[in-house]
Order: sequence, then C-alpha cells, then structure tokens
Amino acid sequence: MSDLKPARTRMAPSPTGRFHLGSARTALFDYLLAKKTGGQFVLRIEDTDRKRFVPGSEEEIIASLKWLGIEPDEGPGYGGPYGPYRQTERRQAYADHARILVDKGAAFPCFCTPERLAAVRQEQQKRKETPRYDGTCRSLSPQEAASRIADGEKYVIRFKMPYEGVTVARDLLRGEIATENRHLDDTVLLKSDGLPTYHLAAMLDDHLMDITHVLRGSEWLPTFPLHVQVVRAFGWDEPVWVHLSVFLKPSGKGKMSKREAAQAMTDGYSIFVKDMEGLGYTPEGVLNWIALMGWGVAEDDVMNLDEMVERFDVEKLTPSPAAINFNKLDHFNGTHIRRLPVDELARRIKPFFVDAGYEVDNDTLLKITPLIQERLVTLDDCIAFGGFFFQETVTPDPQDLVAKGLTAAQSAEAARRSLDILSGVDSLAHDIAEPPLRALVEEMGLNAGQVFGILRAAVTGQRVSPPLFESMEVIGKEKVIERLEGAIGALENLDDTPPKG
RNA sequence: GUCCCCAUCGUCUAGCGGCCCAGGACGGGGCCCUCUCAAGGCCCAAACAGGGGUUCGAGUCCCCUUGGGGACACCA
Repeated sequence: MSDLKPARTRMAPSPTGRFHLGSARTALFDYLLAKKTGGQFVLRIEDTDRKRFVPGSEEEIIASLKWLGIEPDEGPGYGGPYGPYRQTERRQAYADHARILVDKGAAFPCFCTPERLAAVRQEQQKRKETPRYDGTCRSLSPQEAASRIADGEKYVIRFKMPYEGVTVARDLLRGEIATENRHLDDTVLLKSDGLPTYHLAAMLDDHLMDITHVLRGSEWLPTFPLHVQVVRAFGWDEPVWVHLSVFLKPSGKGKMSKREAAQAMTDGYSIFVKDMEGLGYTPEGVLNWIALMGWGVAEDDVMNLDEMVERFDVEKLTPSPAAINFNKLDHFNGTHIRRLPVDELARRIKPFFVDAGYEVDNDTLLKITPLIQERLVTLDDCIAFGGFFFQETVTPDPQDLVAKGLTAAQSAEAARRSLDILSGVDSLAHDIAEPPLRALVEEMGLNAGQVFGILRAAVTGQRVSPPLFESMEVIGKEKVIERLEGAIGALENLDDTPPKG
C-alpha cells in the first residue's frame, strides 16, 4: 500500500436496475480499501436520471450490501456528516457549481434543441465523422446568453473542451493515459431539467464528500479525461483514480448481457446478488469468488471478509477484463460451508427445510448438520441430502433395494438378516450397530457395498445419502426397523429376475 | 468509423530484468481412502498471441501487428 492514510471510498450506483456482480465487486474493493486504512465507505445514490429510475432498486442495493456484509459507513438510511446521499436531494449545489464554471469561462450555456443535435449527429455519421457537438453556442456572448435565458429559453450547460492540447490523466493501475483534446467533446454538465449529468454530479460530490479514492468500472475510461478536466477547472485536488475491468460472460466473448443473465438463471446461477441467497449461496462464498476476479492473490485464496481486509492491496488489482466462472463460485461456496461452525450452518440451512415443507426440530437439525456439511455445494442441497430425516416414511424405488450382483430374493435375505441383527442390538449408536453388520457381510460372503446399499435404500429411501450408520442413529431404532420391514415386503413382491448387473 | 483500455494454462491469476525449461486456484484426467455421494491426500496434462527492438540477459521495458474489450446521449 502506497499510503496508510484513512481512505474515503464511495460506491455510487444509479437506481436504474438490479444490483449485479460487477457493482458488488466494486463495493467490495471500496469496502476493503476503507477498512484496511481505517477510513469510511460511503454509499451515494446517483438518481439524476429520472427517466430511467426504477422504484425499488435503491432498496435492492442496500439489501444486497447488507446480505454480503459490506455495509456502508455513510449513505441513505445510514446518515453521515456529508449528506444528503441522494443526488436529487443536492440539486442546488450542482446548479451553483455549473454557474461557477460558466463564470470561469470553462463552460457555456447551450440552447441547441435535441432535434437539431440529432440532425447534426446524423449528418456527421453519414460523413463517417465522430459524432460530437458542433460548437454553435460556444461563441455566444455572455450578454446574448443571459438575455436568452431571461426570455425563458431552455438550455443546458456544456463543458468548454479546449480544441487543442492533450489531457493526461493518471490511473493507479494503468499509469498515465494521454488523450488529445480534439477527440473530446463539449459534454453536457447540467441538463435542461436543472439536474446534473454524471460528469458534474460525481465530480462535485466526490470533492464535497472528501472522497480520496474513486474505484469505478472501466466503462468510464473514455470520459476519464473529461472528468479530470472538470476537477482541474474547479481547482480541486484529484482523488486517486482506479478503473476496474468489466466482467465478461463465461465464454469470455463480450460482457454480461440480458441474454447471458437469463442463461445463468436457467443454469441455476444468477448475476444478481439478491438472488444468491435463495439459490443457496453464502455471502462468504460470493465475496471470495468476486474478490478473486480482478485481485491477484498468489496462494491461499480462501478468505473470509476479515482475511480479505487484512490482505487487501489496491495496487494488486488487475486491469484486464475477467470472464465469469460459475464453477468457481460453487467451489468457494462449498469450501466456506465446510468452514462454518455446525450450529451456524444449521441456522442457515433451516429455512431451506422449512420452505420445502418439512417440520424441523432443532435437535434433529443439529444432529444431521455435521453429516451433510461436507456434501453441500449450495445450502439448498441440504434437501437432497437430508430431507428424509424429517420424513415419517420413505418410499424407496424397489429397484434400488436390489443389490448389484444379487437377485431380489438374495437381497431380501440380506435385509432380513440385517433386520434380525438390528432388532437384537441395544442401541443404534453407529459404533454399536456397525460391527455386527460387518460380520454379517463377511458371513454371507458379500461385500459391504452390496449389503449397506440395500440398507441405505431401505432406510433413507435414496441411493445417495450421508453415511449409513450415522444416519440410522439419528433416525432411531423404531423407524429403522419399520422401514426395513417395509423394504423386505417390497422385495418379496418383486419378480425374481436374474442378478442385477 | 473514431477514441480509449487490455493481452501468462480452457477460466481466475502469481510474476514488477537474472530466483521461471513459468507458481497457485477452478475445471479436466489418474491413483489412494471408502458403505453411496462427498470431503481429503498424492500425481498428470495444460500458458508467456506474433514480429521487431533495448539489454550481458525479457513473461517482465519500448514499438508494430493481431486478437479481445469498452466508449462515442440533455444515461450512468
């Protein structure tokens, strides 16, 4: 870290849609940098585009950050000394500052109608030129501009980009980026509705809020020189600029799109943080996963939030685009599930059992959790691995009751002898029940997989389950015997076909 | 079309001139363990886009080509 002075970082989403992975990663890095240096992470809502406003998206942003465990120190609903934190509640400041730039000669009022601008743009494109403002209002005298404003004519305020010269901007990860001013435009700073565009609003607020490090997506790189010029025109200190790469779709060809988002859903994944919880992902898993896309960690890459804060270094972020890889999300999720204390895991999987319609008693829940813990990739896998524990009865597929290499009659015989043994044993504690059954396997000249497979299907109703003896212990002697009797009955009803291959 | 950014295994990445015939992780393959499924352990295949420089020495610095990505709104 180049400096350990407390950093003030900000995440500035616009409430125009759903909160996705890319935003979450920016927020994470903002959070890590702030916590690492003992600074603050602020949330600012950039809601100056009223046309694209989507009700509920601010709530989704806040809920997502909360679920991830990277809550802002300041922001809407959190308060703080730099409020308000919604840009529509700060409109006067933008208008005032746009005026300041005009007075300084760094910006000018523009009365061109959207229709005229569109026509100009079309004409330029026809001539294969880069679309840009043609400068019509740039040379208006202050008097004329003032009188047209007084007449009530609609206008915007544009930045007066120098026609000559080069703007050199410095990005922490990429170094100096030089752009010739002639390629830049007289960009609109204040719209005719009196609200600012991003180019003014973000620069002003970052300054007013004492933001020290701006972490944002690389889609801002083309307007980076403009932003630097705006800041310099005001005479403010620049923050440290860090442009993060974008997330590419799994194929690596192109960035995540609507289509790709839909595809992820059909594959059981989502690029929206809010969906992650319902899909059985843990905040730890998601955080670890997104952290490693764009942050180069050489080894020991399994980290929780605290460990990330400990090891974070903003200079170690990588500038190249990263393709999303859901395999890795599954891996990290499983890894973090295994790291969870049993009672914590139990608390987290309980809602999935409840939602599936099971009546969950905490005693049983706590007993089965360690049995399924290392088998879960997502939390909702608990149903597949442990649902039968909460069922009164199970109904195995009769075919699953027939062991490989045995006929139905032979399988029934093995089940009967197992039943005799289990009936006679004092307890189904696994260390008590297992030895005599192993002896039976030996005696019948079979192998463990055959006999235990029959019992597994009979007792759990499935061919895949947690370890058999531990499972039987939880289910209890009474139910085990009951289920075994049912299985024997089912086997006896089976036509005796040749041994299962 | 113009501008900007990026470029190491299929993917995420380590590497900031000699420690690299390139390390880790996911995924893939094999073996071990094993009552199923996992988990775990061991092993294997897999990359410096190409071409020029600079240097005693280049994955590491510079240039070009190629490829990829992004941006060209009174959206952010």
